[in-house]
Formats: sequence, C-alpha cells, structure tokens
Amino acid sequence: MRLSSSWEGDAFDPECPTRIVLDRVGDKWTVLIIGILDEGPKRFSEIRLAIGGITPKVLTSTLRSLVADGLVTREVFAEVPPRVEYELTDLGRSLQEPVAALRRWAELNVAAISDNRSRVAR
Amino acid sequence: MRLSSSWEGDAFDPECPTRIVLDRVGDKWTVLIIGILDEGPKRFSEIRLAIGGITPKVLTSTLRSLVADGLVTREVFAEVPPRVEYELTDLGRSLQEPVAALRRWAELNVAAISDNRSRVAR
DNA sequence: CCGAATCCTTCTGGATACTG
DNA sequence: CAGTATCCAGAAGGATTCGG
Repeated sequence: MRLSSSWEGDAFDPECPTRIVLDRVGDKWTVLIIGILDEGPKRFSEIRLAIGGITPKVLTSTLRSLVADGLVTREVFAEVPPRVEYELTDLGRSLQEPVAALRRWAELNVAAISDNRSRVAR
Repeated sequence: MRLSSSWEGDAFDPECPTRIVLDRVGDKWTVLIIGILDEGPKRFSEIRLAIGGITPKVLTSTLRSLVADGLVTREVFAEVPPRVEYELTDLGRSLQEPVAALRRWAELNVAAISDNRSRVAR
C-alpha cells in the first residue's frame, strides 16, 4: 500500500477515506462535541450549555449526523420530562486519538501560522 | 495542562488553535496539495495536473492561503516561459505527521462509517 | 426538555473566458 | 505558463418561531 508517490492523474475523490474523515471532523462542531462527550454521556441541554452559542437546530443536525456515522449513540428515556442521552461509541472514542495528535500540532504551531497570516495580511 | 474536563460554559472560539488548524486542513484541497508537494517542489501546472479537476482560480487561492500561512513557499523564476515553484516549508512538512495519523484512522475506520451511513440513510 | 419548521445569510468552490 | 476577472450555484450554518 503506497501512500505517497503516484499522484499523477489522480483526481479529487469524494469517496477517499481521508476526505470523508476530514469532512466529518472538519465541520464546525464535531470536534467540540466529541470532546465534551469524552467525559461521559450527556444530555442535549448539557451539550448545548457546554458549547454555548450553538442553536438547537444546528446541534440537532450535527448530533444526528454523528449518530448516522456511528460515532455517537442516542438513547431516549421514556420519562417525564423526556430525557435523551448522547454517548460516544467505541468508534467515536477511537477518533479522539488522531484528533488529539492534530490538537497537539495545533498548539505547538498555530502561533507560527497566525504570525504569518498577520504579516502577509491576505 | 488539562485537555478534557472544564468545558462548562466554554463557547465556540474561532481563535482556538485546533479550530484554526481544522479550518486550514479541512478545506477541499489543502491535504491533497501538501501531499503532492511532499514529493518535492512543484510547478503550478504540475500540481494542477496531479490533482485533476481543480480550476486555476481555486488552485491559486488555495496556494496563496498556504503561502500566507507559512506552509508553502512560492518562488518565481525570471525566465521565459515563466516558472513558479511551490515547495513545502518545514512547518508544512511537519503538518504531514498529524495528517498521516488521521489518514491511518480513516483507512481503518471509514468502512464502518460508510456502513452506518448507508444503513441509517439520513 | 428536546427538538422540528421555516427563512435567510454567508462562504466555499466552480464555469467560463481572458491576460502579462 | 501562470495566473485574473466575472459571475454564480450549492451547502453550511444561524435566527426565529413552533410542536410533541
């Protein structure tokens, strides 16, 4: 399995695993949410409060897509008042590792990027 | 330095290092381009051909932002015909590591995600 | 309490044609 | 060869309001 080399003629591929994961993880809320859920199961409102500034519609749709991807489970408790808990799956938990690697790189190097950005003033 | 816990009340922060890097790396062409440049310096047309399907405008703007972030250098040679070479900086090269980690995770787990997606049919 | 429905804005990226 | 210039479509995300 070759990872580098032989890019010649390759086109953009929306089915590429890396692309799928980048789309998944690159969206505005995913990393934040799975970071919160890493503490343990959380209710809708807890997540919403923990993030602060996310509208219910956006939180709902993000959670739905996370569930659809198998990264999060959604459990409804038949109670009054209703309670819904979201929890990371093993798959979702395993995603934390590469994300943490990116986070570490970010914290080490984002200063350099920001410096360049302000200097160049694109 | 605590990474987890204490999310309480935290809001979405566009200045968060992780967010900046996710925005940088999550865009449509960045990972593809730095993957190509990992082989060595490349000319505009080489990159364009290697990717296939990117318009010059988009390639230009992506390369410009990569240069602005200090991940890539742009060198103009005063020749006829004109030649411009793009090359990874050390910073750009160092980014390959966390990206590779994400790529590995993707290749291991994207099947599971795709399975779930097709099953759930969101 | 946990969303759904609707409407709207913004932003990325693309099509096409042209230039130093 | 290496871009620019215009114009534009689609999707993500947000504001607000309403429902089970």
